[in-house]
Amino acid sequence: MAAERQNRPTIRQVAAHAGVGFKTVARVVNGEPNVAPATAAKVQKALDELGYVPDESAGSLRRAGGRTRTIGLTISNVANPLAAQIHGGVEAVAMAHNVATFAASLNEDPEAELAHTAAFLRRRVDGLILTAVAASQKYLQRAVDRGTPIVFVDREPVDIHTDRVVVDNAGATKIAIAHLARHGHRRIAHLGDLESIQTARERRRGYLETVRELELHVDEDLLVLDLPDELHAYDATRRLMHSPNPPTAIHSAQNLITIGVVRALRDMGLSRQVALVSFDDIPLGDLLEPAVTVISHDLRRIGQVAAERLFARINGDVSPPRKIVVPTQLLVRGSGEIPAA
Amino acid sequence: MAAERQNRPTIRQVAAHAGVGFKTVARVVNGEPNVAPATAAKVQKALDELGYVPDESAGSLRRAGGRTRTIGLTISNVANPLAAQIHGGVEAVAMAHNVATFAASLNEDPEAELAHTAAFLRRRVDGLILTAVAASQKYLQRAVDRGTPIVFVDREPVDIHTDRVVVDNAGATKIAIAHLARHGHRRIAHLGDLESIQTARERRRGYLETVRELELHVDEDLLVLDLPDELHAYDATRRLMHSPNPPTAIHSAQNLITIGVVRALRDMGLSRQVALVSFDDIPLGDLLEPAVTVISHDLRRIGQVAAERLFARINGDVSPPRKIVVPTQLLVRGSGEIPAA
DNA sequence: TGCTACCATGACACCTGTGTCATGACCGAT
DNA sequence: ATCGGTCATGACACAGGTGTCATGGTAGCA
Repeated sequence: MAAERQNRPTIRQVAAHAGVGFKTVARVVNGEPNVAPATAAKVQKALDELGYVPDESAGSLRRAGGRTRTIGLTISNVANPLAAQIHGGVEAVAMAHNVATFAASLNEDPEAELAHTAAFLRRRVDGLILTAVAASQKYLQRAVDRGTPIVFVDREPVDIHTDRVVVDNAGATKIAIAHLARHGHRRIAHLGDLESIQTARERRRGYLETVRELELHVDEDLLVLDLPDELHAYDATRRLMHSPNPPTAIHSAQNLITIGVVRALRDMGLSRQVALVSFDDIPLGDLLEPAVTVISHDLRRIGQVAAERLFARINGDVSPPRKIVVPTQLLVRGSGEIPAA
Repeated sequence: MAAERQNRPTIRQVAAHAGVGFKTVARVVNGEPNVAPATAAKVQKALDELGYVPDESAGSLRRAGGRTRTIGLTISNVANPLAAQIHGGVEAVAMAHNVATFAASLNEDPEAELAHTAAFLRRRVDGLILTAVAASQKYLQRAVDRGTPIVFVDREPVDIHTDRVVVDNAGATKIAIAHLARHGHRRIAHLGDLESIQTARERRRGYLETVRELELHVDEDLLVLDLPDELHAYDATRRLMHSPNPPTAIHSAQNLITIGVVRALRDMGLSRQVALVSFDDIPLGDLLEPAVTVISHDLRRIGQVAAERLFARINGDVSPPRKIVVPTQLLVRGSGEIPAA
């Protein structure tokens, strides 16, 4: 007795079952006016009996404006805690608008960016929230011209002028370095993320400008860039501290780098000697010993604000593209207040 | 000079531009055979000039099997690091199959489960990967009968018989408790998650059975259930340790609960006196002092396995529903090896 | 040269809804 | 009784693709 794969009923089958025209069924399903109560009841009964489930995509084919009630989201990685917070913020707003969210991870791969945005566009999403990974986002201009709004999050896009929600990376780095300098540090190292990432370049710029402004020790060895992951950060830290003229403080410019630095300092027994300020908060950063002083930013809020901007555009806002800067915060916890030897 | 919102060209417009029938364009777009090279070149030129982007949903309307190349995923919360790992695993497999993923958070809300699955079904997803939150999943039987495969992750569903990917919660808890007993503990507390969650009940069962089997101290006060979040776990731990007869070891049965326990023990200066084993790994758990001994499970793998199962079903696998148990691992790090006073 | 097979191509029905419009019933007003 | 207006309903084109089939041209082969 193989479970017969009963097919999903169409609106016409429901209509036949209820003995009405299919347009009347559509009226009941969508709550449109001008249906006699008796007819509505009859239709409702047929609806329940057959278990009708309308087909959204077939509907949006003809619907005015062609809204699909979906949006696309690309972030560095859905499993990355920081990126996941952006996702959470976007999702909350999308859910409130009764819109479903496609999520995709990029893993810093420019080709993934192209592939995923193309896939979203083929699905006729109502809008996109993107993290720019490729060298240029010019290829999205056509989509924008055709009416698909785009909001960029976390990083500034290149060759395209749309809304974006970012933090002041250079400015916040300046605060971090100044904080270390205030505790007497003159030799401050900067461990940076991949230079292909716009925010990494901004943070580097903030570091270099502050070093110059405050007349701190300038030393090429103190500037370590292009660290792709935690492990490289770990190794770099060990090398740095073993060098003839090691820094007395470290600015680690991304969450995974910070974790590598923390592990290295710990393994070398230097956690309480070398000051550390992290750009990006890290999980349980306040429970480590010493607790890690960080530049924190509300990523959930970035997601929320971006989504709100996107829905404003979807609903017809044609004001000039806006750059929204979400504030950062220096969380003083201990590691950043270790004085210079 | 308002930027004229140029509309997306349809396949017929491309055909007219190339001077061929629209079916020929479809052939080129989909790489179907039987197109003369010269014609193909002509069509390709029109495609490029107009920037044609096919409409996936319109296509799947008529396509054999009606595949939409989308799947739906519900997890506790996209911003929860553990759930996000499941998401990552699912996404990787889906991407390999060239399928887009709708992700939605439930936040333990049964109504959200109903709402999101209904929305996914209206969008005609090819399959669902769900975390059961509602008291019964019977309402999904119809969808399964109609050919939408469903794989449950993390928790066993109720009133429905489908594939599921889980861990042996009771068994792993048994290992955790036995581990503590081996270090001399007889008064072991169990701090559990919401009782509405199936895995929480299983973990509680594992605790109680092991306490009985090993003839450990039985005390109602040692069993703290229904903790909804970190804060309640924190308070519960403080109360527990202030009670006249406090435990010498704690089993915290979920990641957020563990964090609350760690904070409480730390604030009370008991981190090095009271043994602790956590169900679920926590971020940086190995960097805390003492490092936290945990029952760890590979959540990314759960997501991967579930997605592979789902795609097997989508591709016609009609074997009986399977229950796949992903192994757990006791990671010995320090906190679980503190001996009984 | 005549016939068949296959290739290239287009015509057209179809998928499942939405949007528009025509139709007939009924109602109060004249 | 006649008329304009509103309401309930259904007929039907249409959205943008896919699937099927018919048609004409041509290459292979006797």
